Amino acid sequence: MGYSDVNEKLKQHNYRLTNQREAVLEVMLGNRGRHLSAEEVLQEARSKHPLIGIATVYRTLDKLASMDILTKIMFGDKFRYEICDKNRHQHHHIICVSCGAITEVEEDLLNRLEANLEQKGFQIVDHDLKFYAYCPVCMKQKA
Amino acid sequence: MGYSDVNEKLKQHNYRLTNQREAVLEVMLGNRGRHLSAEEVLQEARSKHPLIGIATVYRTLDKLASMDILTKIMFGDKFRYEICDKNRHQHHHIICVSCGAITEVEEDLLNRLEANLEQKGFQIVDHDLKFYAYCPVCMKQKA
DNA sequence: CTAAAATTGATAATGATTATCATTAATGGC
DNA sequence: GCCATTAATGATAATCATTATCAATTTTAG
Repeated sequence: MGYSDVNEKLKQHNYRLTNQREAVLEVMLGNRGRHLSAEEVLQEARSKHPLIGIATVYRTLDKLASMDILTKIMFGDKFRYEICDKNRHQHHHIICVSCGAITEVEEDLLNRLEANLEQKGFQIVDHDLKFYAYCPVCMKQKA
Repeated sequence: MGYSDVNEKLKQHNYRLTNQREAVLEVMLGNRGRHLSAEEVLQEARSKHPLIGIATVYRTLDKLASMDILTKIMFGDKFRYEICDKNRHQHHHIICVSCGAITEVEEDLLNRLEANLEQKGFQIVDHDLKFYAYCPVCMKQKA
């Protein structure tokens, strides 16, 4: 999802691009591949727009997620957001149970399973796969 | 996980089986295959032990989960618990986006993927797979 | 039976998210 | 540009699930 794709989506939804929203969007675009919480977005957005409030951050993140510019995922106890990349394979997450680092898994073996479920009468809308593991770094420290 | 398996586990952890804990356990054993929230457990447990408090329910559920008698899973915005069935395949969940019904998927295609990740240096501890879908019942209503 | 330890329940605290609402900013028609 | 309407914002209160606290009660071991 590049800058131009984002702009197109914003127009499609005739979305008013205020300074606050732009600040949030820049934070997200500048953190491609990372998974940010609303609080983290707030902190960084304040460097561009010092008076932005947490409510606006939540509203903006949710709105961007509803137009498929961001992905909103629950990690443990809070939601985290990242730029949505439809070109890339659907990806899953490995959460290190020791240090909390989040790694992504590109492989997607779920298509076959989903086809199976659709034959049983479900219409799959989305899926969410998380692995809990010791990451390679923490594995070394254990040894 | 039958009654005797549970009792054995309780002994292994020399777990004091108070009336309150027994009430919670009975609720869970009587709802095999369902996914109950702490609040739901409280309501039903009160029919056996009217004065039990919500804090005790949380404590008991977490303790039972820590000794692998229950499974604790985040659904949407709250935790739900169910009797853990190690004999059965690890199973995943389909959450209907329309009516909220939870169906289970027995198939487990994840072993291969996990083996792959372990070769990359991860040590997988657990995983969590959820599908969001329209269930067969809601599909009919849509048509 | 008694002292130490564990359990309980009421309730306060926490923390993320959402709702409220008055104020401010942007838009469209003129 | 100038209003009137509508949308967006920020401060803050409300919500809700979960966790922590702590005094009172119960259980256990000796």
